[in-house]
Amino acid sequence: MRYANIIVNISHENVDRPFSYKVPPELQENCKPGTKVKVPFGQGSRLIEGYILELTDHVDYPDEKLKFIDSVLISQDDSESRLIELAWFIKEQYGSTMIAALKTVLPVKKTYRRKKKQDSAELPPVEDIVLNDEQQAVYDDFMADYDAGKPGICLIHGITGSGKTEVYIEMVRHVVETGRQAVVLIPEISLTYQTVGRFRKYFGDRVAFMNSTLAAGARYELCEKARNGELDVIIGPRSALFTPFPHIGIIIIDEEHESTYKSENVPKYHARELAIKLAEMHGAGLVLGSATPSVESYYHALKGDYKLYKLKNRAVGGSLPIVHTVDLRKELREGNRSIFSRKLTELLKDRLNKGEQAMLFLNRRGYAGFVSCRACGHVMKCPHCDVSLSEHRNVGKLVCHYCGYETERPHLCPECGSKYLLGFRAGTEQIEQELHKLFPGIRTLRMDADTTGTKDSYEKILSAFSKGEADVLVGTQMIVKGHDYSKVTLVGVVAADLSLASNDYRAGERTFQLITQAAGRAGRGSIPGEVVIQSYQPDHYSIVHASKQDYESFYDEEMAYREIGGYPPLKNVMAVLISGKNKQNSLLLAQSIKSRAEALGESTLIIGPGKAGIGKINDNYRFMLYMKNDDISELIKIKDDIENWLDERKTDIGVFFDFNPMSAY
DNA sequence: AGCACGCCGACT
DNA sequence: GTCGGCGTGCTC
Repeated sequence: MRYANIIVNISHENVDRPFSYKVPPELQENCKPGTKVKVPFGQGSRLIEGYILELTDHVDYPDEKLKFIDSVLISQDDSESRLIELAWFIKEQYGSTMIAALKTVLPVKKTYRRKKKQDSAELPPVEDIVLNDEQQAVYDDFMADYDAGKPGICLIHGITGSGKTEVYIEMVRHVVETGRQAVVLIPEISLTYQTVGRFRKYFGDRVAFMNSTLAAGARYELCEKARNGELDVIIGPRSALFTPFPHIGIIIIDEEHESTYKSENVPKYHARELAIKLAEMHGAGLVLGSATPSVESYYHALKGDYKLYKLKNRAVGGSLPIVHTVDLRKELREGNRSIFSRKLTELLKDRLNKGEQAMLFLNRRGYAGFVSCRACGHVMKCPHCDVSLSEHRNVGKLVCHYCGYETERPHLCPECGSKYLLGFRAGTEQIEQELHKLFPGIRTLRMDADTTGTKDSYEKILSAFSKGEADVLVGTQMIVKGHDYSKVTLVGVVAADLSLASNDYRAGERTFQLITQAAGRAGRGSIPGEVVIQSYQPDHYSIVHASKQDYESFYDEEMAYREIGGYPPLKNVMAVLISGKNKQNSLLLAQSIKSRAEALGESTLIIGPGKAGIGKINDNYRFMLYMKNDDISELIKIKDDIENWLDERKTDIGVFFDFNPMSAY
């Protein structure tokens, strides 16, 4: 008799373990690891869904109590057993239940097969890619390891326009020639069709693009093709990692620093971490690429865990932009109270006269109503956490969303005594209005969350701009990605410190990335570009180093900060969100959780409870705890203990966990 | 999570 | 006397 160990589709700790079932002889053919089945469960033997983890010949359980598998829902091939191993890793690394991990990893339900639409990807013999010396050196070194049968992990730190995509394509081409498959991850933004198009040119219908909007049926079809060897390359967002390829040879993560690689839903896995595991399982190489690598990846590269390659020159020609940093405090002192500095105004005027284009960029992300001095640039910060305090206007207080520290909002700057201690307020709309006031007749386009509501509005705005239908594009961080605009010769970062003052530890890193990427938009054509960075803290290391495009110096200072604060990659952080209708009870529960965690060991540093950045959502009050430890398994242990304890108490207050969060709560 | 078994209050 | 409350415990 064959037996199957099955995880049932019930997301609860008590049943998050394998249950053994007998495999009926007639279903034996179809039962493999990863197979979705229906099994009788519980006293009433009600039929529920589950996944087969493994098959065995023997079980340690009284035979008469064993039930038979009822039916097979989706039968799988052997490649799924590797995905099950990946699911175990997710369960352990992110503390999720096995069933939740399986659901993220295994393909969706089967639907009706649509008529095969022949892909019109003809191959118009394409010209060979000629790598320059820098690119070739990267390729040679990495592929030598691959050919020697010991593929490794590398980080390609290549400036904007250094031609990382060409290197990827050549690497993938080689891997495909050896009969293995490639997974190419791109951040989840629609702007990446360019990359897809380029891969299409070389791999024709042997490459598929996975999209988050892809219907379940189409997604299943892709999985089938991958399994059957009809595909060599998959390009897609983080979930493309779960394509059931028989033998992956290389995984590429482009723009590896992007926060979209971390899942917002449970299990909150990071694609980079899963890719490392998956590459190890397949004996595949892993390539991380970015112009502004994440601090985590660079740390591992310097430690020698990854090989570090640098691409320092623009492959496509065009020179690096000239960067001007403007001190907005000085502007104010000299009587300019507009949101545009004199330098930016002057350059905008110049571009309008010449008929060239400009982009104005407002990095609002992570913005949390901070208070800063317009005269000296001083930002009101928490004395305990070194993050900026958020202004709560209605009560006239400044609050730390990490530890709960509160203080009266001062009226004068504690540093210089100026009365210009103000909460920062600026929107893309105001910038647009200001432009029209300053330059009557100017043609502007605006791109932010408001104007990109509909599906293709994103592409529409960008293509309108690239066709020259506007002089200036005003937008939030979404404008800094992708497209090359040869006519853009001026980029203005309106308030560089905006993202700096967000209340989480990644603020410095994010600011550096955004400014560097924005600056990279200028002057990619034949005309050299200029960049104006406006800031109230032009001496902040993120801004100083971004303006010089100096990643290494930024990294050194950022790591010093991470070391003092005890943040990743040096320590692991577990964010605990406690959210409930009753404010007092929620806070009390947060405090109990803290004392429980404290009792579990002294190696964990616990901060909070403090009010969350967004203190109330849907009438639910939100409090945060942050727990830090060198060892992530200690944090998972605390999480498991708290979950069991909460289960006994049957509270209706929600408690949510996030490891090494990418943004503030 | 669901569902059954189990031991105490107010009902035809 | 019994119908039903939901506390406790198990599910291959």
